[in-house]
Amino acid sequence: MTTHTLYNAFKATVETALGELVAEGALPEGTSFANVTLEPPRDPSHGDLATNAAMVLAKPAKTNPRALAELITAKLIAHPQITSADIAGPGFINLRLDPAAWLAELAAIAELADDYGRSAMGAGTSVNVEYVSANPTGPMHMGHCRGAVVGDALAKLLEFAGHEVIREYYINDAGGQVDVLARSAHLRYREALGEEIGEIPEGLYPGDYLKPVGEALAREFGDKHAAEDEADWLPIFRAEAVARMMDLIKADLALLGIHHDVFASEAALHDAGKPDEAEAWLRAHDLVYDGVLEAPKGKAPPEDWEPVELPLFRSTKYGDDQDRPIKKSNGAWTYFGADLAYHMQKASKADALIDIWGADHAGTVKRIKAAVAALSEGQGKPVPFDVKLVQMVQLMRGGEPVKMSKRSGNFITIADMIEEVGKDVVRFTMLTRKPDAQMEFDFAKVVEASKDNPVFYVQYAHARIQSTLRKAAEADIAPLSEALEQLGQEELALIARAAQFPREVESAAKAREPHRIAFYLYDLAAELHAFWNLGNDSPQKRFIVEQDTGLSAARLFLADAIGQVLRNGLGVLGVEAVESM
RNA sequence: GCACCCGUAGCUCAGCUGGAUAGAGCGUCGCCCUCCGAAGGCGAAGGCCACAGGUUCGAAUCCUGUCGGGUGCGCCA
Repeated sequence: MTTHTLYNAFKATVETALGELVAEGALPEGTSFANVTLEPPRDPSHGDLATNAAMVLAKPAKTNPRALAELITAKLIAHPQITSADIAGPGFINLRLDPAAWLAELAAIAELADDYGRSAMGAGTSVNVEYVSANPTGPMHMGHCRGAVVGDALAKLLEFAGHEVIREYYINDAGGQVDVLARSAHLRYREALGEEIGEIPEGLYPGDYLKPVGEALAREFGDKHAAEDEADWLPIFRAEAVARMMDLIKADLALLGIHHDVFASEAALHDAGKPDEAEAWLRAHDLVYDGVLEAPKGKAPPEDWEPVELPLFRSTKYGDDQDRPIKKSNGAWTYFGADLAYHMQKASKADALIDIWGADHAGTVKRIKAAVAALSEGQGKPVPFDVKLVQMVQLMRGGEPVKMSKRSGNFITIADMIEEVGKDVVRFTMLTRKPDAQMEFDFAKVVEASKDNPVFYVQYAHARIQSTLRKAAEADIAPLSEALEQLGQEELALIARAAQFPREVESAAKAREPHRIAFYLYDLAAELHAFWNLGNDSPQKRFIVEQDTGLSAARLFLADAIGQVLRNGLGVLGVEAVESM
């Protein structure tokens, strides 16, 4: 499959013209066209497409931009679908296209349907996207939500752009917090057996979600483990509790429409001896050594600081502030030590890695990037690795912050939120801000049915189209591509916006920024609403025009195509396109 | 003390990885239906893109510094 985009087609035309200039000696042999762009100009009065070719290449051509532009336009104007090529400003070349080019794009949307916008850009490369990876100690809460949605939309986007995508979840089932979980579950287990447990002690998880776990364990084991020593029941309760927490989390994720391909267990990684392998390799390459860390320099320097010799990874060699321990003084692996081995594994199975993390982990980005760089480069297969940080979400209700109590274990869960506002609203809203900026999520605003609410605005555009198509079907008018040349300037503007979709997909995928698709859809919806409103003043501009089934059929064909693009875009975001509001 | 992120209209935010006169929603002001397409649309006002330098044909975007806001900073996870 080749990537279809009108922009790529005309970009190729420009490059062909430039190639001819190279052959003729106007440009030096081997000139790179990498910085040449072809874009819709910001101001539509400048034309349909604009290229910076003359400005970028003037220097290698040893001439001035406008003179080079003359040469390029002379070539471009020969193209049958380019009606004018004007030189403007510092050397931009503005192109106007024959309406037939836009109408052909419209037909392409109809023909490609669900595949319109799909790209071959990523063909042949696999990307591992690790997201959510919430600790298996309770249900998902708001802190996880944004990363989950952004990661999932990114996975969908990369797939749409042609990559093979592996969706991965790293289960932190080996650390101390899992012991806490197991003890908390054991307490609830005794409670379920009829024991009076009183208040949950400090240091254990107080949440009610552990009650059903205790009950289930009571049914499974009877009182077998009630009076045992902790050492005997702890391993059993760890495994049982983690498994049940993962069921909870998977159920929450399913509510968001999220399904991972791989659930990687940290405990399994240890059992397989992967951290030892990584350490051996790193020591052999002098990237791990035994050393002593300096005392931390925080505002409140710890009093119990004691210098200890630990195995340290040379992350300073890759720009980190400090070398980082991979093992604790008691010989156990640090989180980082295991994580390093984990990323090494992932890197061996994909061409690129992306992690989605909460911004509170920003401080550990350098060390893990250092580790991946060291391991993958050292082993002869450098793997591009991105860590995308997702900022906190402040929950609001009618302008007031929503209060949450950690002590009682009562917090807003993802399940609560979805029940209140719906999956689509949650997903879309989380994508209407670039991820590295903090955002507010106001329960009152996101369900508002007005243009102040982008979710509604985009859904409404699609619903309008669908209702029009239903109405046309009742009147026995079908969308047809036969008389598209009747479409005028306003319709062509709408098509031009729709035609940007494949471009938008490619640039968003390249930048790993799914939110761009959300903003694009908003723009497309605005264009649709504007066109729709022309019909208020003059019935001749409506999609269905009385007494003119030919024009109606053509306009309906357009409407259908716009609806298709909205659906495809919403699909990338994992948001449903509704039929009516 | 150090590191990372951020600073764009009164408010909430975009800005296509360096392009032309910096955009949208809300709010303000003025218009468009006596519901057959107003859950919408059109227009106006509103900006030293925090500040100062630098890089080049060209900077909100890249580099350096300053100021201001947020986050994080032990062998935790």
